[in-house]
Amino acid sequence: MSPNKENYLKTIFELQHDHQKISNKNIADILNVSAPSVTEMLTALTKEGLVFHTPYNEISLTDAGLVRARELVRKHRIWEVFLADRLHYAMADVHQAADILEHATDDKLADRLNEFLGRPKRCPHGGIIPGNSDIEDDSDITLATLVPDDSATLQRVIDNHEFLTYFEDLQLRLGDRLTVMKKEPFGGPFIVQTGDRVTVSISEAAAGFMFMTDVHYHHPETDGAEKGANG
Amino acid sequence: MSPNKENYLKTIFELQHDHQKISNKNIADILNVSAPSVTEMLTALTKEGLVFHTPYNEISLTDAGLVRARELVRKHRIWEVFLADRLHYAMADVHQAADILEHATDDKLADRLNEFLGRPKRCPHGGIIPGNSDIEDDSDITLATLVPDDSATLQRVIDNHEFLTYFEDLQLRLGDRLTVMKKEPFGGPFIVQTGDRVTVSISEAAAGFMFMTDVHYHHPETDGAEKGANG
DNA sequence: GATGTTTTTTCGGGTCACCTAATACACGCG
DNA sequence: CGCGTGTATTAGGTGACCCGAAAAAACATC
Repeated sequence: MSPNKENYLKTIFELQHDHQKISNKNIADILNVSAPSVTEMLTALTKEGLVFHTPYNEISLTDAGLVRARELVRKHRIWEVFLADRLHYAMADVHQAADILEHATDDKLADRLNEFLGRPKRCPHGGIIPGNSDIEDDSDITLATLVPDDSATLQRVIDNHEFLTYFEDLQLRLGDRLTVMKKEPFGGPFIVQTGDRVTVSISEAAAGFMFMTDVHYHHPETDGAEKGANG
Repeated sequence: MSPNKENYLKTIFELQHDHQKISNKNIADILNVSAPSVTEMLTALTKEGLVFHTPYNEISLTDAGLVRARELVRKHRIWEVFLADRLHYAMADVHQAADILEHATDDKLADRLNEFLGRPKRCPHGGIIPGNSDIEDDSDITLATLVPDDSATLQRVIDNHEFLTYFEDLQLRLGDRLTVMKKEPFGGPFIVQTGDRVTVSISEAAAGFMFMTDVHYHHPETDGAEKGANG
């Protein structure tokens, strides 16, 4: 399997995982290739039984394609741990390097590296490492969906260079317990407070890239003081 | 620069380094490609100013090509140290993995990895790591050139899977002080003794792959039993 | 120095992954 | 419902890297 084809599989996998529309255009944009290139490759991958593609309609991974994509994500995230923990890469920089290394990694190397790192359960962005964790999937509740007085734990952020550069300035850590203090109107920022009472302002766009777990929703009927929440 | 072209440069570099004939055929054999492919690539590399090639005649690296090749060898050997020291790869197996990783390694990654490993001076086969060592070049005196009563230190071995598999069985270590006890006739094996008096039999072919330093030549005319030296 | 062998190059052709331009289709909107 | 806008596919073509067959040059050997 060529690095090229692997990237198509991984892209489809990640679009699926992030609940985004799996379209020719999305794939083309992410991989920086033209739409015809995508069509052509999808045809090839369909012929190999890795992708299911009906013209003008569905694009999805077959079971075999899913297995391959998961292996790639595993290798990618193991490398990310190495780069961040051992080589002290900035969180925003690990993705790019791992994207190249993952294709130069056979199963033996991935396993040895995994052992060397102590079988980490999550990558530096909080995503699970397939094979190392008993849980199957990441949370898909973003900070952007919370309202004032809700609290939740920051588990994972999107692996995107521009966002991560901004995120590093926020001085938040994965695992921080966050409470939403206020939400400014008209797409204004979220004001959140961390466990140690630090107040941080987060843009709505950024909040949509931050995935939360252990969400504790505020229930207005049990408490008259403040408003609004849901399940 | 594509991984492919890099491999041509590295191959020419290594042939030169090992004092072997730099011919179309040798390159083709090492890279497992056909002779026409080599000619074609040499033409392309010549156009890029990395290689000097005159038809039916000379093949050599330009200064620019030499710089590129040395960088590649540096990355290759840094990875070899990581694989052997940290991931416990067998000596015979590091080469193949490093051959792929080196092309997925930019300068930043190479530098960080180098720091992480403590700026090692030599790779697991004893070759110097360009940039980390003040000495420029490896010894090019092989065990095969020695005669009985000569002694020398095993510094480096050829990075070849088949040889290394054999070499690992010999139980020798880089840095061992070896004394040639006997050389069987008709290309027969060398009988050598290590510092701790272990006797080992080494085929002539294998001896040609073992590079020695601090050679202490036996001089029969100055002393009947055993003596002599050389720089 | 003619002759056979090996090495190198030229030639034509193949594959992979990409492109642009043009065509086909889907989908929302008046 | 038809029509424009955007999206997807087909058609045709490019560059990188590879091949086998055949011609050309170099080399060995007598």
